[in-house]
Amino acid sequence: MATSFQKAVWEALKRIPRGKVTTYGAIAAHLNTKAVRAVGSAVGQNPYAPEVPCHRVVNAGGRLGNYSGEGGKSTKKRLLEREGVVVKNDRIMDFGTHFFDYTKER
DNA sequence: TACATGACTATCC
DNA sequence: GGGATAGCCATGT
Repeated sequence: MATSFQKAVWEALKRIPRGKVTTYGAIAAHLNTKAVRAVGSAVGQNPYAPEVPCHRVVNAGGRLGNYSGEGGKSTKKRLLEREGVVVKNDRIMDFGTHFFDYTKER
């Protein structure tokens, strides 16, 4: 079932524009919490696969981290590159450029 | 209510 | 640089 926390996480994900990525830590900070692990769980359980761009979420340092989808990280990597994000060796190139900062957004 | 688990992060060796 | 350990909060059993 969708808890209030999970909804908040998914809402945060939907704010990520195409071609941008964010981190679990950034989302946690945006939700005023440090539960980055809970955030990861929420993202992984999102029932709105195409609606919620879960593939735009990476872990600290711009590494892809995990991905519960077809092909796993491979698919995630391909989706990101298709949006203009360069991924190399499971890592985001020019992470700072593609990073979506919630504190700077609006 | 209590315990175990997890799409994580930071620190230590 | 890579592996192990601890801390963290929400969720599920």
